[in-house]
Amino acid sequence: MTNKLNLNNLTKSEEDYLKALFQLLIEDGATKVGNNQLAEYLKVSPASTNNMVKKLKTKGYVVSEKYGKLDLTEEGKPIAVRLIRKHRLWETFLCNYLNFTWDEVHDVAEQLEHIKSQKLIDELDRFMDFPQKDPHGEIIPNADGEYFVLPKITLSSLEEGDTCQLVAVNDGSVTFLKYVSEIGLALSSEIKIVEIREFDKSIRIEFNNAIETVTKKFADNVFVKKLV
Amino acid sequence: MTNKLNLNNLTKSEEDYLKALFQLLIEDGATKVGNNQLAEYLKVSPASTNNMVKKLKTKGYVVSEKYGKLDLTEEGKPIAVRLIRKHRLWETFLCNYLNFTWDEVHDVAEQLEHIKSQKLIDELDRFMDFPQKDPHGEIIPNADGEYFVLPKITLSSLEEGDTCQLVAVNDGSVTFLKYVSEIGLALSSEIKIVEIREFDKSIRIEFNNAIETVTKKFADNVFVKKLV
DNA sequence: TTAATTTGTTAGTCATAGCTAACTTTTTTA
DNA sequence: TAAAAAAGTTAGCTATGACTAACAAATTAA
Ligand SMILES: [Mn+2]
Ligand SMILES: [Mn+2]
Ligand SMILES: [Mn+2]
Ligand SMILES: [Mn+2]
Repeated sequence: MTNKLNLNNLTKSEEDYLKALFQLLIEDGATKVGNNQLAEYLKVSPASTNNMVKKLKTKGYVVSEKYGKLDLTEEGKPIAVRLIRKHRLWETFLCNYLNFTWDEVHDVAEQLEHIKSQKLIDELDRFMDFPQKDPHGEIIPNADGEYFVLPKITLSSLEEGDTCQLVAVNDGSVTFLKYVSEIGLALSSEIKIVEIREFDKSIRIEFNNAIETVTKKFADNVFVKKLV
Repeated sequence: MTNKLNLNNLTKSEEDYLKALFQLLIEDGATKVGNNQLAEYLKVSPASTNNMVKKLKTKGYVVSEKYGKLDLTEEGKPIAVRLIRKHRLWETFLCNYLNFTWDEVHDVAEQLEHIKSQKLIDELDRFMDFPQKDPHGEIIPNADGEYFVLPKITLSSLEEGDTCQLVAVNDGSVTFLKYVSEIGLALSSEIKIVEIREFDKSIRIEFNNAIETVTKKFADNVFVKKLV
C-alpha cells in the first residue's frame, strides 16, 4: 500500500550514508547509532555527516531528535537493503564468473552497487541462478527485499576444545582476506580451538590437519557456526 | 616511452567530455570541432564546455587556441578509446547474457563505462570470448586500444536498385531502435532500394520478402555495406 | 554536583560542475 | 566592407558534498 514506486533518484553519497547507517543499526547489532559513529564508519567528518543526516531527514529516510540518536524510517530501510543486495550480487558475479578473488571484489562492488537499473540487477540474479550467499559468506537479500541477518558468532568467542565451521568473514580488509586464504582457511572449513593463551589471548586452531596460531584480532573477523 | 601508467583519476564528467570530443572528431568524421558543437552534443551550456575544456587542456588531454577548434592529444585519445571499449563491452554483455534488447543497453552502459577497474573489463572481455562487435554493429576496440572505424555508409546514400546489408545502427535513440526491430530489420539484414520518391526523399525498401517505406531521417541512421 | 570529556551542531570555506547573462572575437552575409 | 550572425569567453551565480574551527549540549568522572 505504502509501496510507492521508488524513483531511486538518490545520489551515490545519499545511498552510501543510508547503507552505512543500516549496517551499523542492523548488521553490527548496535542498539543506537550516533552522528559521530556514522562519521567514523564512513571516514568523513562529523560535520559532513550532520549535514547529510539533515538532508536525509527532510527526505524522510532518517529520523532523529536534535542531539539524539539516528534511525532509519520504513522508507529508508529498503533502500539500504537494495544496495546490500546489489553489492553482494556483484561480488558474487566477480568471483564466480570473472576470476576475481574474494579480497578483490569489495572495492569494485562499492562502485557497481550504485548503477541504477532494476533490470540489470534482477537479470544478474537470474543469470547466476539466484545465489544465496556472497563470496564472504553473507546472505544476499532477495528481490522482495527480505533481509536475513547471519548470526555473527566470532571465532574469538569460542572456548578451548570447541569445534566450529567457518561461515563468513569480514570483507572489509584486503590484507585480512589474503591472510585467511594464505593459511588455507575458506568458507566451510572446520576449525577446532586447541588452546587460548591467557597472556595475549592468541588462539591455537586446528584445521586441515594442521595447527596455526592466530591473534584475537584475527579471530574477531572470522564468523563461525559452533558444531556439537 | 611516453606511456606513463595511467592512474585513471579522471571524474565521470572529464571522461564524458573526452569521449564526446573523440566521437565528434573520429566517429562522426568532423574535420574540426568547436566548443559550442561539443556543448550541444553533451547537452550542456557552451560556458560549461568552455570551462571543462580549459581544465582538460591544463591536464594535457586537449589542445586548442583561444577562439580556435578543439583537438585531443595523444594522451587524450586512448582515454576516449578505453571508454568506448568499456561502453561496447558492457552493451554486449547486457544483450548476450542479461536479456536486454538493443534499445535498452545504451543508458546502462553509460553508467557502467565509468566503473574503474582494469581487471573488470579485461575479464568481462575474456568471459564473452573477445567479441568483435557490439549489439548495434559497432566495432569494439581491443585491449591494446586499437580503434577501427566502421565505414559509415548510410542507407540514405544509396540509389534505386542498389542492394546492401545492414551492418550497424545509430544507438542514440530508443524509439529509433525499437522501430528498426518492429519492422523486422536486424544486423545482417539484406535490403534492396526499390524506389526513392522525389517529393519527400522517402525510400521504399525490400527485405525479408516484404516492402516498407521509410523516411530519409530513418535511413540516415542505418549503416550498410553495399552489395555487388 | 561540579568539572572534564565526549558528542553533536553551526558557521564558513573549498572544489566540482552545472547554469544565465553579458561580452568579445570570428565568420558570414548583404 | 560594414553590419549581422554565430561562436567562443568571462563573470557571477547555484547545488552538492567535502573540510576545519568554534561552539553547545549531553554524558561521564572526579
Ligand atoms: Mn563487500
Ligand atoms: Mn557504496
Ligand atoms: Mn551505446
Ligand atoms: Mn558516460
